[in-house]
Amino acid sequence: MDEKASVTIHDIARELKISASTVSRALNDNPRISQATKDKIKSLALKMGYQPNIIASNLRNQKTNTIGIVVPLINRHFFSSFISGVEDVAFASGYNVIISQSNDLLEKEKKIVQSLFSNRVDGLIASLSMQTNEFDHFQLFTNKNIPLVFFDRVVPELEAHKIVVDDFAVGFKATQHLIDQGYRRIAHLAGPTVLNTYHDRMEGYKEALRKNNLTVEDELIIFNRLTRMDGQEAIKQLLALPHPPDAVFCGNDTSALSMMVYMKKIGIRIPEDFGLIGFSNEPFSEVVTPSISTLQQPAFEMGLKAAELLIREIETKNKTQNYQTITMPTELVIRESSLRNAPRSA
Amino acid sequence: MDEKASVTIHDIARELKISASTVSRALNDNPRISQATKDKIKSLALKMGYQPNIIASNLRNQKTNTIGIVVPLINRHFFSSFISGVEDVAFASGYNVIISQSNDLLEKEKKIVQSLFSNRVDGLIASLSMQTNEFDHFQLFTNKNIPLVFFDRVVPELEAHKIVVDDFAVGFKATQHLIDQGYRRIAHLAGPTVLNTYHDRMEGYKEALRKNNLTVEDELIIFNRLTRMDGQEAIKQLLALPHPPDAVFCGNDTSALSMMVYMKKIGIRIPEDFGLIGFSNEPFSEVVTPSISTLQQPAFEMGLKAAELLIREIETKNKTQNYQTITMPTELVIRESSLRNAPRSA
DNA sequence: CTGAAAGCGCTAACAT
DNA sequence: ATGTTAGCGCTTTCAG
Repeated sequence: MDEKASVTIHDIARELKISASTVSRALNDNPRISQATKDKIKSLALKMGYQPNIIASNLRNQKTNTIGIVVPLINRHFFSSFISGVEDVAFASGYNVIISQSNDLLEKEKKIVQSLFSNRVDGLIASLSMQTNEFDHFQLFTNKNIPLVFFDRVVPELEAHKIVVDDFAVGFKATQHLIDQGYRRIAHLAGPTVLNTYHDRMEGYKEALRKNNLTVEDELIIFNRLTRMDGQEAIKQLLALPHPPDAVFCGNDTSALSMMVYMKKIGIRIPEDFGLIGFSNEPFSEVVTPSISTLQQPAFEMGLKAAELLIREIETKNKTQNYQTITMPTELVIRESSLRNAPRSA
Repeated sequence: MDEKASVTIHDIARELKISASTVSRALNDNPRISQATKDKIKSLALKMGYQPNIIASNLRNQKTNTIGIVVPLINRHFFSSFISGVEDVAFASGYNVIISQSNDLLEKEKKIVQSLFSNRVDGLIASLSMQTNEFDHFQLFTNKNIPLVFFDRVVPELEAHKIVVDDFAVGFKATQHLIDQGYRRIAHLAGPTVLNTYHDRMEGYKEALRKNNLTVEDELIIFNRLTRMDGQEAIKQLLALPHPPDAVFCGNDTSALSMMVYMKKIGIRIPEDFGLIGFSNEPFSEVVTPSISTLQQPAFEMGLKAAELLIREIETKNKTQNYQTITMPTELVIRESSLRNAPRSA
């Protein structure tokens, strides 16, 4: 039942009474090897069940053909779609992908980045954890000029490529929509504003209020981590206000959902009494009742772009030094939870 | 702006005028090195920004401290929870995890397994794609006695460890529940029955009917891939029958949801006119209206178990040769979509 | 077109 | 307690 060590190019070489370098070249389709010997070698390799040892190859080549991804949670539709986009491009270009999740924990993010570096990934694609407020761990990559692309949750001070959406415009658009629907006292549930995404969405929200001569009130802006629990706490807090809001723009769909569940329970009608809009178009937002209006980001396409950009960087190392920021379009998905009037002209 | 090659143990050794092996030993806390030199070496390593080259270490040690996971889709709550379970155990035991998704495609699954093998993972945890009807690609692992654990979607003919739930019992339980609720003509939407999960669920369904003196009718059992689209097609087909069913037990929540959406649209009331039960407790099933009854599998715990089993195998290589099958408990989650009567005594 | 030899960075006998 | 040496499996000059 036991087995001997793996078959290596040396085993093949010995069998064929040729040198290991010839075997290596043949298997890599080096043009300097005659078709005849290539055929001979390849068929023997097959017969002997040869499997290249990528580790050895990687060590020798100083290249792993692997790209690392760090996301907060693979469990979110936005992130898993993004990952699928990355994988498509990566596999088509001959790269493997190592996926890791930080669980929104800074310490875990650090360990992961460390580990991906030690494993010598050729490039890294990352979206920051909610806790991330320092960035030294990424210097491992920047110091050694290993390509690095951030997406979604990025910070301005990072000198790297970035794939984002225009969160300011999105925040504005969402808020304007609520205003158009006749809501007048609009609250906002924001995530940690160290992260540009949450910061910009909030600023867009404020700007929309101002443009419409509505006042921005601190008590209507709540900051937390946007979990289900956080959403419920936030809506309780808002409704307990002397002068409660009549709508909320939530930083994600999860918190919007939990607000909705709570309000249904206590008899607040959506959208008649209260307007609600989420963010990121999680699959559930379409199927709950009432369905939740939200903002759709092109997650898959962002993944494609991120991978393309990263791989181009990897393969033209040290050519460019100017960091690109690619802003992708978003779409306002209007559903029942915010639709009190007939839809306005687009 | 440019940088030189990485600092290696040789650089440290040269600086300190000692040998590379001493450096290596010190960094690995080998007891044969004096504390004084250890301190000296470690602090210099830190100062020089030394980062171990795991690739070289892996090559030398013939061990990567990495375990591979293949799942159909990381995007499903069941799988992502499972993965989190694996990660918890793996990280605690000093292993990295490489996650890959087959997208339910046999060809992609083969490539992934191949690639994980070439990357010399120390062990593999896998759940089969819906298309998987041959298993030769896993022989790479079995032939070389590399530990292998299957979970959820497994097949009997594979000689390997398995983490499963008792799908037969679960199918029975779900069907019995519908019968208890007074439904009498119960259909079943099944996935590919090459996979034990779907096969066993279906057999459990049949057995429950028989035990209750209900006849098993072929026209009430539909096979497909359980996508949203598949669910809709299936319910149309069932409702078009001369003698349509009054309830369905669906192989997953996704198809149950799409059935529900369709039936709501055409005015069939759930659960009054029609009973529905899904499988796997996706988060949305709780929040849709009516909420969907379903079966809950202990995904996270299954991940823990799988990782524990795999790592034990890795670390006691060739000790055991008898394959374990661990069956985990499931829970019937009764919600609105199947609850026509008052709940029976548990 | 093919071979010999060196080396990627690390570890582990086997020295001393 | 530390050094010497060899080698993990592969690729790639350099030679012919």
